[in-house]
Amino acid sequence: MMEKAQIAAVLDEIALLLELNDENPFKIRAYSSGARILENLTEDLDELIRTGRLSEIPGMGEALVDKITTLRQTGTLPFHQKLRATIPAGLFEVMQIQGLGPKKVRALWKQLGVEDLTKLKEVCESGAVAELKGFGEKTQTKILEGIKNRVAYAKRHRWVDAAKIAEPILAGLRALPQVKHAESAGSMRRSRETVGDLDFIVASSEPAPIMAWFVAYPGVKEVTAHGETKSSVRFENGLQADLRVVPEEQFFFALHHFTGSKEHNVAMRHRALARGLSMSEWGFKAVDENQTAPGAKDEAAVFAALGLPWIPPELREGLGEIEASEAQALPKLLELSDLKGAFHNHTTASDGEHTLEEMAAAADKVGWEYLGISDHSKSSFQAHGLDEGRLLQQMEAIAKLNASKKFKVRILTGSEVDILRDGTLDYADDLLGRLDFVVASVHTLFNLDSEAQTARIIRAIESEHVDMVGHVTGRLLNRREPYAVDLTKIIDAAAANETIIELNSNPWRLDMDWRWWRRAAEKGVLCSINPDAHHQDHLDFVQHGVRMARKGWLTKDQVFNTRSLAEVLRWLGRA
DNA sequence: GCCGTTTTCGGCCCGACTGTTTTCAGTCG
Repeated sequence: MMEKAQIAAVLDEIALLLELNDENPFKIRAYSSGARILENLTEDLDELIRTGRLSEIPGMGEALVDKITTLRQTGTLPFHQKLRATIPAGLFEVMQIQGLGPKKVRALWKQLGVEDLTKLKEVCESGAVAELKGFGEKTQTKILEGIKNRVAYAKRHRWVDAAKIAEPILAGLRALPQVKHAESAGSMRRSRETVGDLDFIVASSEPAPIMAWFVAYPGVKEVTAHGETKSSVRFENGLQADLRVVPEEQFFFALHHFTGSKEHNVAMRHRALARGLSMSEWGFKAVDENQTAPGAKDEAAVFAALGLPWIPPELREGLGEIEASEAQALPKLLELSDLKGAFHNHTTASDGEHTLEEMAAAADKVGWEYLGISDHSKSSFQAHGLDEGRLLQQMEAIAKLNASKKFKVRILTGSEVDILRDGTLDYADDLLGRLDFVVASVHTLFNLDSEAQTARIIRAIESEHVDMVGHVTGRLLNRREPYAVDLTKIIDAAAANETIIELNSNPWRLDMDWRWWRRAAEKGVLCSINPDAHHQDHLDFVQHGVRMARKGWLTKDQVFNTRSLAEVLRWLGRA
């Protein structure tokens, strides 16, 4: 028995092995695309296999369904094992080096006996690589650089970290006199939780000075490409940035193209061809040379030419957005201005950096109607969790503060109560019942197996006093994997018990992952965009939660904290 | 390997840049 993510990893590995064997590129693509489909699948895999519906998914043919079924049921695949035996395992790492693809790696392997990074370094240093046909001095030097920096180069960066670098560059580009339009594209524009590299698209008839400005930008550590219309640079932290300058009339095609995703673009091109148009970053070209092809004066026109309403970048992941657009069924996505308050915030009573009053002042500044305070419970002693006495004191302090009318915002009493090992809660029911709201979270025993972890969280969800479940998988981007938990079952339990699932907006967490929200919302589960603030400034984190909710196709109605104070109190049973 | 109101075979998205070449292959997105 193998999990979806592991099966996807095997398919990706098969694709890589096939590449090294110089196989048909389209066969390779079929395996990679199969891996992407699996990763984005939120339905129950066993169910899909049992009912035969797996093969109905476009891109899932007979061979893939067979192999996925075998992997799911036996945990291993003879085809994969056989393929693996033909290729040294060390070549996987060699393939990761910038500038090395299957052809070059194969040449290094067959002609110089390179089977891992150690040997690769050796043959580069000896000068043997430069002697190979198709290689030279520069390639050899670049490979050595690539080996040295491979960890930094391969890393994906949190969206916030990438945005910090991207924003001043974008502002700088827009300030150049030659620049007509400038936008950031790629996964940054699609609001992915992590960003691989930055893509800037600029409209101008005079690219040379823009290119010169870009490659000389402060903080650029290395210029990896410097052409007439395309340049690439790398920053100290390993983040790469690409700049493309195009004529104004092609700008919105280029912007669309480099926003991606790859899967979205493939589907768009497919659709274009069905309408007699070939589509690229340069625009449309009529397949029939006697026909003229439409241009685009904005991005909406690119979609309109294919009979589609504009699709927000966050949705362009090839997960049905084109079909929804065609059916005029795109969601009206949540916006930051829809939020009327927020739950799950900490104060100095536990591990927050600001007092109750300071947090209230910060909420007034944002203009919220309510702010839910939920400090840690007593088991989280590392975070100064509150015992029953201190919690009662805090409730009193909040009542006084609300009565004083010192702040416009209404403070709600709450707790981020620990879910204990067996799924019971860290406070007794009568105390929980006196709070305005309760967030239940796991802070211990991350290594339980999926069954135990899931059962533990579901027991908390079933408690009549728990209003929401906090950071449901515990992941920290680039730092800690999510704990093993069956989100399908969690979502079903949340739906059955009318428990809200939090979208924790701390930029390290962004948990629950955006890929699950459509399913959750379809089942009727409400989302709460929670800042999990430990500092006044952290109330701003909700912007990241909103970005993720948009990626999850959520509308205003599906998000709890878009409701007014009166509605929220009624839902919580406090009015 | 996938797919088909043009096809069950023969297509499958397209272009820039680099480094190695003397006209283009490989890589990347």
